[in-house]
Amino acid sequence: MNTISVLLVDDHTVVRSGLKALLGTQGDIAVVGEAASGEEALEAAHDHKPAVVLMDLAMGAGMDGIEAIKLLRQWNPKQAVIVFTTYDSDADIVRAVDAGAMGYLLKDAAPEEIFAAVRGAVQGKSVMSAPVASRLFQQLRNPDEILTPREAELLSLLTEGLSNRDLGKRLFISEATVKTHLAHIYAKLGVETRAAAIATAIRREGMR
Amino acid sequence: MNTISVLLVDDHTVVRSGLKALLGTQGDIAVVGEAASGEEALEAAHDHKPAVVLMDLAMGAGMDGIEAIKLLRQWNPKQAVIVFTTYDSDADIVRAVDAGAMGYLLKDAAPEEIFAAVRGAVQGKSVMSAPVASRLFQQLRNPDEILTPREAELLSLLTEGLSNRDLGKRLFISEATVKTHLAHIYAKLGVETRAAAIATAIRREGMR
DNA sequence: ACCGGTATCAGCCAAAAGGTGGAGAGACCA
DNA sequence: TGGTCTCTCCACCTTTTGGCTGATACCGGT
Repeated sequence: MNTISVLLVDDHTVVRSGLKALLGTQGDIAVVGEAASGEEALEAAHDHKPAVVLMDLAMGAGMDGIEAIKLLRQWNPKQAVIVFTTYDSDADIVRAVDAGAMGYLLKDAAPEEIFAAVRGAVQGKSVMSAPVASRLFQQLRNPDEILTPREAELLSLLTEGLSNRDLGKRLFISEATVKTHLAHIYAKLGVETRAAAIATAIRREGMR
Repeated sequence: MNTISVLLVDDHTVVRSGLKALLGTQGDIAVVGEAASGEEALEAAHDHKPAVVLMDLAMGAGMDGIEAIKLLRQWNPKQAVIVFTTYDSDADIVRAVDAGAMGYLLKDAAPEEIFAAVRGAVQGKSVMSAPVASRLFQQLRNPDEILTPREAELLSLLTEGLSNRDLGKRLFISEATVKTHLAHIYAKLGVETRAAAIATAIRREGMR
């Protein structure tokens, strides 16, 4: 059996070290590189040609994980990428899958889960943590609750505490349009006020 | 030189594994136990009598880290505890220090920082990551910005998206009083709208 | 006994937000 | 071509929020 080469991308030294230790116990998996940022990840992928990239989404400054995934797959469309992150926000999951992620693991995943995901990824199988999968299914079941791109954009700005007027200025639309979008967002999120919408957005959609 | 015994408490297997690997490279530090929850931590501390406990604050279900620190120090007032967490929310920092934490590290800390914190802790020195320290200083410099207990209570409910009327009902006070408290909260947080207050509360104060 | 901080309440007014209903333009797909 | 989705905009009205000023009451420390 061929050994599977893996590149670790995470800005936390501790996490990289932990993954390396865990993956090192498996004879068929070898960590061939580490990166602490999206930029480093691209470079390392180019140098080491890993079979699988294990990537965190939130990485301090600079390029975020999603962007890195897109660029990785642009440069090598067959590159297998597994997201390995702390959060299971709806928005992140969708964006990661869109960007071409093969799997989506949470950091509290059991080691066996991680091994399985890595092995599956090289065979084109996608593996995701249970909470992640259930969120995806929930979205498929309730397509009415999916925000349109424009609505998502507005919601994101909303979480910064802007007024309707400011939202309009920022998006180059009238206040009337802002109110229309907001009404739709409230309905989809199942809330009645902007306050609740912000709370829901930050907590559930992971818009921080 | 005596070796320093350390107990790791974190619900993420990967993080425990990473800490173990990093600490293992230091001759004077030995990991004597691991725990994935507050409950396990108390048991393990009782069994192994570690010199230092490295503890995450957010631990899925059950007892949280703060509670665990309090109990640990109740049972052994000299127990050195270092918080090792992802976030640097003001509220968490204050609560952890109150509970008796000797240090406060963020998960993106460099390995050397972690080693120094462990060694310092056994000598009664407290070590904290730079962002954490700066937040503490900021609070000391601006005591005017500290919320009163009542205000904090109200802010916490605010993040659930309640209206002024509902806040009044929930706290058994008039709407007028709610408005007074809110005005004070806005001033202290440096915001002008409830939307911004909620965003600030959830992001900065860690009220999730 | 006085003072500062906290918590409670009131009234007034302007601004912001929310609810309702309607409508036109462009994209995309069957 | 017709239907659906999305984005845009408008008017009218009610409710909510925020800014301001001022007031009473309790507690704790000096």
